[in-house]
Amino acid sequence: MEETKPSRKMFLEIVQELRTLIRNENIRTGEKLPSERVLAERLGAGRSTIREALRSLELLGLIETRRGEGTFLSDYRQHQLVDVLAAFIMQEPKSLEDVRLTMQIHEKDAVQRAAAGPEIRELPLWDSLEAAVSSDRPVRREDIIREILVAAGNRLSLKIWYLLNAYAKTPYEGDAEPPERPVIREMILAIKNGNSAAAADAYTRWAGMVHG
Amino acid sequence: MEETKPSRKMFLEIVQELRTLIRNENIRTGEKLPSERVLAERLGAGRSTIREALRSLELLGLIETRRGEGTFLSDYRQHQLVDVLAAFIMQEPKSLEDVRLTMQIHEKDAVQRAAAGPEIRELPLWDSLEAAVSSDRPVRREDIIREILVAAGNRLSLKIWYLLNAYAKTPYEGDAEPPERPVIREMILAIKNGNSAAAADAYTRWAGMVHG
DNA sequence: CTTAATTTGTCCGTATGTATG
DNA sequence: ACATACATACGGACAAATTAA
Repeated sequence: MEETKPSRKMFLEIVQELRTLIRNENIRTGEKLPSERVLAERLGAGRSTIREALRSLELLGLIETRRGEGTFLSDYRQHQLVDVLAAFIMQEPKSLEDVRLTMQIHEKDAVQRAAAGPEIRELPLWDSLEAAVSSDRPVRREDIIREILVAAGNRLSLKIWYLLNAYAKTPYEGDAEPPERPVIREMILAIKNGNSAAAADAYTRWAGMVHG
Repeated sequence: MEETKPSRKMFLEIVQELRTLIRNENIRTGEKLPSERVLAERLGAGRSTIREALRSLELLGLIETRRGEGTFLSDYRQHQLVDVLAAFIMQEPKSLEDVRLTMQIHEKDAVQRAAAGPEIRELPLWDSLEAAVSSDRPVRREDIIREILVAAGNRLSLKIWYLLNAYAKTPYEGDAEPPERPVIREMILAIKNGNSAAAADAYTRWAGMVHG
């Protein structure tokens, strides 16, 4: 009989142990993980099993492996999973609708939160955003929203939004069209004035313009 | 020279080829895929490489493997990817405050959404919830919130909330104390009346009572 | 009930391409 | 140029679980 795991699949255990290892060793994004052979010895598993776990995380875009160099903790924004998941899942309209709605939940909250606090709504960011949408230069919708989420300061919410955006990758592609610009400008002004309700209202109308 | 692409990683090619194989063979959810050895021969790769691709898809929840039986195409509608991704998101210097705030984002949206749609706010659920908080019996805060999230109908949002709630531990543990009950009742009544703003306001006050 | 065949689970050995010093 | 370290990929071997004869 073995010493520990009567429970699960080995490679899932490895995935879990890799997570705790990354946390304990305090490995940051871009830094290197131990080699496969070292991991095999430390975690008490064969190289094949280690590789299966590593490949799974690679497909998710959580790590990046470079031949001859090693395995590196990747930036979660690397949406390699999108192509794969899109092929398998994207036919499901219900799921996509949930993703879209959930993105809007976080976006709307960020808009409201930005207007609520003086330390956020007095940032110079809003002046530059207003200037951008008031100009004739093309402005990407995604950039505007991301800036607002960053300014709002909830990093967890920002990360969730990143993942959902990579997953859906249609809602806010492209530039803000001329008809949208007055609404966006209204939203920014409401934030600067600290009118949270008006900002949320303008955001809702904008979101309604982008996707029916 | 090879027939296709010597450039990309083999196991990613296998993932791609598995997708076309599933489509061509018209394999439905729950049905069985060819065995690993058969796949290795048909796709011209070693069994280890086939397994790496299969495990990746398994971690994504796209397939399910049962020892001694085989590999089966699973129901991909479950957002299992959120579990894995969330586990890795959380590894960072996570401020518990962000977790708490992000939970409230989803909760508040569910409350507003419930009040917005007639098909939701007319559910018998609200009557039973109102009766529960009006009685003297203990009512768990967590149960109330979960019911509202379920009623709101965004399954992805619910899933994210589950994860955050499990991670934050103790945000809404325990029963709704007597001082909270009038506010909760006010929130429920606002939902039933379709007053989205009042419902959101009552929720905010309730959340402020629970954690300072 | 026993036996055999099939399939996944796991590990090992080997060869090769690639990057670093 | 050479040696080292690492990922890449293949194939073999055996264990464990399931199914069917």
